[in-house]
Amino acid sequence: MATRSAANLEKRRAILDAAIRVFAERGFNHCRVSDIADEAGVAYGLVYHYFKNKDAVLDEVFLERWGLMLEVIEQAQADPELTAREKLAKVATFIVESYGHRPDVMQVVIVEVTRQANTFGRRHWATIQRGHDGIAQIVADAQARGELRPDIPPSFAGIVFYGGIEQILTSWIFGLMPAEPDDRRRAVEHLVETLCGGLDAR
Amino acid sequence: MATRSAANLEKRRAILDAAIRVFAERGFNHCRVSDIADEAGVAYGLVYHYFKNKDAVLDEVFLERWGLMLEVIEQAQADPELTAREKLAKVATFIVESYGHRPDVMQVVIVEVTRQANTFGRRHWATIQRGHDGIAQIVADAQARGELRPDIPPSFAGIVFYGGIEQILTSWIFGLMPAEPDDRRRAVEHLVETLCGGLDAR
DNA sequence: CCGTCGATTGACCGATCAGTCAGTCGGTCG
DNA sequence: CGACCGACTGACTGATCGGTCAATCGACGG
Repeated sequence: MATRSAANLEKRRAILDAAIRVFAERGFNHCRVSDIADEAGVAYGLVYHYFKNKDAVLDEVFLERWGLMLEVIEQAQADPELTAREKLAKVATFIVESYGHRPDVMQVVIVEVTRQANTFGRRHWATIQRGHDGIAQIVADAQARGELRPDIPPSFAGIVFYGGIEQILTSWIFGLMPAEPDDRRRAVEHLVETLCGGLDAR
Repeated sequence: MATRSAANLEKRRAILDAAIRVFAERGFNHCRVSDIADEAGVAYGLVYHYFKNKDAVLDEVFLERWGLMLEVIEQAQADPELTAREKLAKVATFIVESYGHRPDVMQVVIVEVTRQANTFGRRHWATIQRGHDGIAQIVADAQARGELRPDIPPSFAGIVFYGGIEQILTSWIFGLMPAEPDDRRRAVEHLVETLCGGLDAR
């Protein structure tokens, strides 16, 4: 029975991983459930044995990854040892390294879910919002400590920070910028430096 | 004949405007061509008289708006009278006011085209890129003049700037932030101030 | 008036695809 | 060994929807 359920989980995982690859390559709307089954080397019907429907597969891909991001954001936010810059760098690094490790997952999360104001985006509205709130809280805390200037609304700063990261990932997804390890490290540095230090010459 | 062709253009426009409303409300992938025809008060087949296919309708909605944006960006970039802050504010104001005036158009442009790394996004890759390049050029010029610090790559700064705007619009589209005229003006101010001045306390 | 031609109509066709389901297989337990 | 049960299969169905096209309308010129 333990073997059975372990084998089950492996099959489920195989289907999920196949779905990520297929969604990333052809887009959720332009792939067929049979593509997922073929990619996983599994019969068509088995997808429906493990998942309610096609939407549920995408939901799970998204929630799995976004959940990890939320943990990192909320953990960084609560850490009293870190400066705002360090907290923001930590969050940005996690997202950017998620891309380095699994670009397909991040592409699906961003392109197929986060950015769809209709359909999927709307369904996960609250979960996405939690991430933005966490980042805004990092800014708000730092403002209260006098570390960051108080005249920019934290929610606004959070939106720009997150928007910046998303656009960086999008450039990588499009293949418009290189995304080698060094590029990724520099992207985090530049993002934090731009937002905190500002572009103005000294 | 003049009347005829004017009437033609009006019908075409009516279909295009109907399509914008329908795309914004239900999303390109989840609406039917018959929805567009119904919304325009026109027979199904007439859509195909004026447009090659469903994709072509979306293409035109996108290109029409993005073309205006490109003009503003490239004009601002070339204006020797303006500071970098003024140029960025000009671009941001145009985009933000485009949203104020026609939120549905901007929603379609961003959600249905710009953010689709697959399918549509790929087709308009070069056009989208021209916008990013223009913004990057504004930064590069200012760096050459010593107005902005030289150690952040211009293309990178442009990406963060554009990503910030897009995320602001997305928040408005989701209804997560108010988008009244005052909010819009402040959004531009805060964005430029954040990017140029930086968040660090003085 | 009538012929021409583009605008307009909407029924229809064909392709696609999500989801179903009747059945097979193979391991486990009594 | 046989009954049971859940994993697994994939052909099939029903619905959706993009795109076609033959027919009609109506303005205009001759």
